[in-house]
Amino acid sequence: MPELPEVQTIVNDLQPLAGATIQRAALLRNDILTPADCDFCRRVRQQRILAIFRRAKRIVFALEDGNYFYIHLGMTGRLSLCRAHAPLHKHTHLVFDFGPRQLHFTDPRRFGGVFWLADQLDESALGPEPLLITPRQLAQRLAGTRRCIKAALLDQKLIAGLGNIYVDESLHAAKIAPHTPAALLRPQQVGLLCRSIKTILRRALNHRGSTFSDYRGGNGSPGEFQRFHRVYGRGGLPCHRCGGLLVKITLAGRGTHYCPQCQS
DNA sequence: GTCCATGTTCTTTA
DNA sequence: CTAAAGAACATGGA
Repeated sequence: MPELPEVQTIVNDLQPLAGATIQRAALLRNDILTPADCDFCRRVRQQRILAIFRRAKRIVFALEDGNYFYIHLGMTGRLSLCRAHAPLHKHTHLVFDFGPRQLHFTDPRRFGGVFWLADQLDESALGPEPLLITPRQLAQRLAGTRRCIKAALLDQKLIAGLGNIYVDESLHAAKIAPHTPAALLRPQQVGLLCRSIKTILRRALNHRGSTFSDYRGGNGSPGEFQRFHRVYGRGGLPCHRCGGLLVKITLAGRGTHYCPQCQS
């Protein structure tokens, strides 16, 4: 569900909470917490939030005592800033009290969760940020895998923050077929791909991300970028660039949308 | 009932 | 041993 543009939009919407103190946290079920025995509610109580920022698809909270935790939204997670004592959604699992307002973490499928980091940001499972990566950096990382480009770009350790929508959109923009072996891309193609990823992500950010089913911003409003998708969700429809029919296949275990005529 | 879904991680296979 | 492919996770909507 939420990929980089959606997560960044939520982080932007949550900035009013930077500097606020968590008066109380209530965990409504324990299986969304990692590690399960970290005594989360007690450790965040009465802590001021110094900053809320995004790293990959993680929403990181920096606390005044030097500890960090992050929330990952999985496929269906939401963070909603609401007034105090707002009614709880059926799948709300964590509530932060900030006096006049509350922050609710809601996630029906529970692929997301809350991760206690203690005093270190753990970067070990994360590749470079897509908006910061250089063409050389991307080329070097793609050269080291035998997978197809679609699978490579979904790997958070190779590049961190892209998901199924923006990989398909970026590959279409760069005219690269998703089943192309990543290591066989020519430097010029990698350069175009690198630019395409950044252009697509920036445009999506300008439209508050894509709402396909579940995603909402931190203020509850949906994204609008889905109206500008060129391939995702458009299997069987004509390609906006060449008029050929777009197809949907399964690749890397995911629905994959592309134009056989102009992506090669 | 079936299949599918913006994600990650664990297990199995090569 | 490592890398890659597959299954699993849990819920809801078409």
